[in-house]
Amino acid sequence: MVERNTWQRERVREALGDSPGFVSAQALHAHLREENTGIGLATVYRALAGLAAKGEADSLQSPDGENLYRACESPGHHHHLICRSCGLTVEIAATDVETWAHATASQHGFTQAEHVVDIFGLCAACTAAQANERAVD
Amino acid sequence: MVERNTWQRERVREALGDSPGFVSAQALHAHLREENTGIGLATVYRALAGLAAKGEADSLQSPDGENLYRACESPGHHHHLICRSCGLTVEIAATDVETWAHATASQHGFTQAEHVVDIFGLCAACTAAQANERAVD
DNA sequence: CATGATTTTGGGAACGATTATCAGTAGGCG
DNA sequence: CGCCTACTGATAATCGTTCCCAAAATCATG
Repeated sequence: MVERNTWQRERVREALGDSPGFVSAQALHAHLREENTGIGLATVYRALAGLAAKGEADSLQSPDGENLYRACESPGHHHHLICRSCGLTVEIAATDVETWAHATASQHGFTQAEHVVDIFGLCAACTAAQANERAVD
Repeated sequence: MVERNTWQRERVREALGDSPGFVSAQALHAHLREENTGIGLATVYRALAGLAAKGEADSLQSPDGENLYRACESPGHHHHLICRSCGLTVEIAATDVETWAHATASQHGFTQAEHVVDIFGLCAACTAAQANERAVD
């Protein structure tokens, strides 16, 4: 049961690294298909799940229920600031929040706390873009 | 286009209020079916979406992709501490986190920030239960 | 390099949650 | 009471994700 190296997994890792922000498994699959690879959707899902499990990728749920993945730059635990419009992602350290989360959890007798702390917003560029749209209306 | 009052919506609101923690739309539907009501699944979804839109209910995504709903007790914005095992939910005010979230967002030029801050863990009871299971293994 | 044991792959079927459709039903107002 | 129209509910459709399994590919070994 040794893990084998396949070009498919490499490509997924690669494609993930090329993306500036979070990408959906579907989008990644579509992208890899365009290249030339006849990579299968199931394989992409498996690869992503694997990467996420090994901590080489971050995953989160978008507000509309998709799983998004991103190559994890900072090792260890961190959070994200994500642009709702263009997907731009900023990794943010949140030591205070960590502390707060654990403290709050244990105050209420909770153990094994995992917290979900992500901020969705509009990045500067998209804010400007939206302002223009509004002006046109 | 005036909103009408139907017993279905009442029942949904009621059932939601009876639940101690977050419930999935499916679970709520199943529950209402057991009562006697021939209420439809679509109706439950619609009612929940409506309640959530009017701020009478909170909604969040469980880690496995379901939408969970809960009657909103504290008015205004707040966060949750949710037991992964039994669904027990504690509403927590998180003023500091609010401030932090907005500050962080604007530091990076983001606007219209919405943050997702929820803590999933095991409540005291479930922690104990799990400890027992472990002992049995 | 050939062989074999085993893991991976990939296409499509299966699945579960949610949304759309649409004819029929039933609030609410005159 | 009766009409107008929003609402309901059964079912189909959608969408993301996982499962299944025969075929292909990987890697260690001879």
